[in-house]
Amino acid sequence: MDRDQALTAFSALAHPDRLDLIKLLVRQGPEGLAAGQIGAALGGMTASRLSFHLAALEGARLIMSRKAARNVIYTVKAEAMGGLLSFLMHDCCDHDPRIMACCTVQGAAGTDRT
Amino acid sequence: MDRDQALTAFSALAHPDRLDLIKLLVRQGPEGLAAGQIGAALGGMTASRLSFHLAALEGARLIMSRKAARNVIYTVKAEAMGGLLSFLMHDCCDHDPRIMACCTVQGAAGTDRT
DNA sequence: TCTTCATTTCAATAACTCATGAGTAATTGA
DNA sequence: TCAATTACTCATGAGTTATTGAAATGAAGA
Repeated sequence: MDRDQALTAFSALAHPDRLDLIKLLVRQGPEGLAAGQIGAALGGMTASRLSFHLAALEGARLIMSRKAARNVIYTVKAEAMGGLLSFLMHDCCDHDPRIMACCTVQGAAGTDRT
Repeated sequence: MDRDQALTAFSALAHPDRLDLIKLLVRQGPEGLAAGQIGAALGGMTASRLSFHLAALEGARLIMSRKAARNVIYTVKAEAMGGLLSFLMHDCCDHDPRIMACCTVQGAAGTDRT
């Protein structure tokens, strides 16, 4: 993930609806979810608004879509989300141990309280 | 870090100048850097523009400032950056292994090619 | 006190983002 | 082919963010 992509991704994530979209789609995994179901899951936002935000996320390459019959199924791009995390940790935060300490991922100990 | 704070942080990072600012300040560590030096390091952007972007980052609580003589010293808040990473990994990406695989931090191997 | 330097605030303008509603396109089943 | 369903695109207007130069603030030293 390069700088411009990361900027677009940050911009895409900086909206409550889109953050909810990502969270929802991450939980759906590779199966994904149809636009209509997404709209229903998010409390019935208008179709155009949903479409607008999905387009923003797809433009940022954080999600992708495929057609299935008359539905459009959206899935999160795991490697893009991972790439963004990677950019933030390596490119941006320069592996700074003071920063990395806050987000111990691996088998590590107990500071994992969010 | 809660959702609103994360949203503000994403928004703050979604600008090239501010991303450069964060990168610069991370590399400075706890010592920080005076506003004037920051401006010089970033190729002489106008003072008001710099001040605007620093204020955005400070408003997002990603950096903080202290006065020293006639200078204002800015430092990155390591726990805020860590909190953002943590939010992204845990809250937002739900520890999804497909995502976490992309950002192996520790001694790990080579998929780190963006 | 007066001057100088570092930084912020202000006002004006330009550019962008978001929500909404209307309209379009593709698919399905009768 | 027709009507219904699903989802997308477009145009508009309101609101927000970004940029600039000039003016204001506040500390330090002569």
